[in-house]
Amino acid sequence: MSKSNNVYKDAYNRCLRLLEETSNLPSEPELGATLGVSRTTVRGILARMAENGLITWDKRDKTVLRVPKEEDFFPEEETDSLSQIIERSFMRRLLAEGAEAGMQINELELARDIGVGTTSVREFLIRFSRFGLIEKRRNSHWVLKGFTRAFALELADIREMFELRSAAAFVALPGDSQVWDDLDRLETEHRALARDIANRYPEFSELDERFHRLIHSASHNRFIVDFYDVISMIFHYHYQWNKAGQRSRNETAVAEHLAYIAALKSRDAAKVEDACRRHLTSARQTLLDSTPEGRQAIPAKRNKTL
Amino acid sequence: MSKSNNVYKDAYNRCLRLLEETSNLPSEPELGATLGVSRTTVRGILARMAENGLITWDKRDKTVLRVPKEEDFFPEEETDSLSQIIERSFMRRLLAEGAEAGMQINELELARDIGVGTTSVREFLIRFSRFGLIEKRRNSHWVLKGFTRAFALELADIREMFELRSAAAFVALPGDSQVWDDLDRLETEHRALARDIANRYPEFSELDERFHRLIHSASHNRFIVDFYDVISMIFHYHYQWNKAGQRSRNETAVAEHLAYIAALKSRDAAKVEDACRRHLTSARQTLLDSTPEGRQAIPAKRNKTL
DNA sequence: ATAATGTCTTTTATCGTAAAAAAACATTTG
DNA sequence: CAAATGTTTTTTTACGATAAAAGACATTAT
Repeated sequence: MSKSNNVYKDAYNRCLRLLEETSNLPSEPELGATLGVSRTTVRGILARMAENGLITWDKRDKTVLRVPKEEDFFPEEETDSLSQIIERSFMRRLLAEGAEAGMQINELELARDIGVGTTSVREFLIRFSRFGLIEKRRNSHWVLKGFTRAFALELADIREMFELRSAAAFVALPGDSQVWDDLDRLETEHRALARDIANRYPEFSELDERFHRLIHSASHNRFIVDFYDVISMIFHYHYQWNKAGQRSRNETAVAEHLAYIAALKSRDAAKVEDACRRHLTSARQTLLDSTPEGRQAIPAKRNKTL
Repeated sequence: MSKSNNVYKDAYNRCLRLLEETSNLPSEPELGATLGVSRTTVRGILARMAENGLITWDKRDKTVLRVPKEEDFFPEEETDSLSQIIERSFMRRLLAEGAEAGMQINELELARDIGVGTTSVREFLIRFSRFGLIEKRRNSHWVLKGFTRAFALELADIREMFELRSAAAFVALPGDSQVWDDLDRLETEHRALARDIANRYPEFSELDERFHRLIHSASHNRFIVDFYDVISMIFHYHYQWNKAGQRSRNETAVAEHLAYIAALKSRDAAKVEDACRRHLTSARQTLLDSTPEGRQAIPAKRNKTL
């Protein structure tokens, strides 16, 4: 079972959706571009679609015969990449009770538990190590440093440093820059979400990420941009498994974002700094609340540094 | 040729040095602790030493018979770990002429050229990717982003942000903290080096790293501390393969460090910031000079931000 | 003659496996 | 009986092999 064909299956599912919208599929290279896969995979998809009576396929002609049914799709769990599977499984352990700092991580055991080869687990751990939650002992095991209060504070500090700098760079961008349009669009989305927050609050997470990534992109610094991956990862799993108070948290955050956006549009550096700091302070508290040691006030000093 | 025994060979060589100083080797666990290897490896070493007539070994008794000769040592190149070999080889290509941004990196080709398995190369590239010089295309090749002027500037910006913050945290540490002793010791070493700079300037590189790591440690932030790995990596290879003007560069840097140390000891935040900025500005210029597009003045704005 | 399709080659992703090294357990010694 | 040695088991490190996926080359159709 050398390698799963999840790329093919996932692309196949996404391609099924395209059938609902057209009566003729485009050329192989074009399809490949839209689906983000190679022509080899595209041809595999087309072959199966023809076989299952979804299309007729003869050279350039790819005519849609029928709309896909539920049973035409591959099951969702077969479309995940191996690294996603490992990541989810690992994060579940990490954020579960009993994941104490100092614990050892055993590659072989992890691999056996998840049912994958050790190589994939190793590669995942190496990639994951840049998040600062685990550490390698040379020629030996990994050590879990834990999702602790200290981690949350260190993360929040860097985030604040980076985002304040990015926000300052943002307002310095010329008026005809693309970012202002992007910001307008995000503002509209925020307002729409705010109007129906009671039902749509779970959508905030994704909007939040897009908003902050836009701001960070203004820094034009790869280390700042890349650092958002750490934040994103932590928040992603955090939101997924810790739903307590989620609605009110998101409601507050949307309001803070709108104030932040208004400040950015005013291009007043002082206002921006204030709005940014305000939002990041409450984000920091949210994160702290979710740590095992959490629910303590923020030491006043921390916010004043920089 | 599943796995090389470089850990054993390296530890063996280091253990030979111990023979020069004592007539009796300590217990197996103690030896393991000093050499940083497991008892399994220690016993392997002892067995070979006994076999080669360097010691007699009977249970607790490990008597030294003779001082090691040149030919007792394993050749140096056999003591390098695979990842070191790959790293060196990769960095040579990276910093050589013709390593243009946008180039593709081929795992298989790299592995064949270096003469190692693909897994090791993959793992190296994943680890290396956090330095921001390469990027992965999903299910496909890596892309070289290049050691460009942009890279150097982005690196220097973050370094400045982090070091200014660390230096500020440093002077806020209580007077009885260990760091002041460490700083005193570093100062002494700097003075000694300065006195004989003409001969000893190549030793600066290592001192430089220890000094900056001490300052960064005061931040108590793992992301700041870890970021120094990026700087360290770049400077390490940079110094190794770009010796032009090295002596004068190091001479300047030593002087800047001494001023910086004096500022830290004064505990005057303004003086510290000034000395720190001054040093980092010249370090930035050194780095810029070494990029292919280098040798241009620093844009004035850059230093004023933050 | 450009862009698509058809075919073949190369590279990546992943596993099983084996040696090196670490770690755990059992036994002896001071 | 605590710490060292002797022995066995487990884990890490690394390779070669193989299916999936990408990419390159050859051919055909508009």
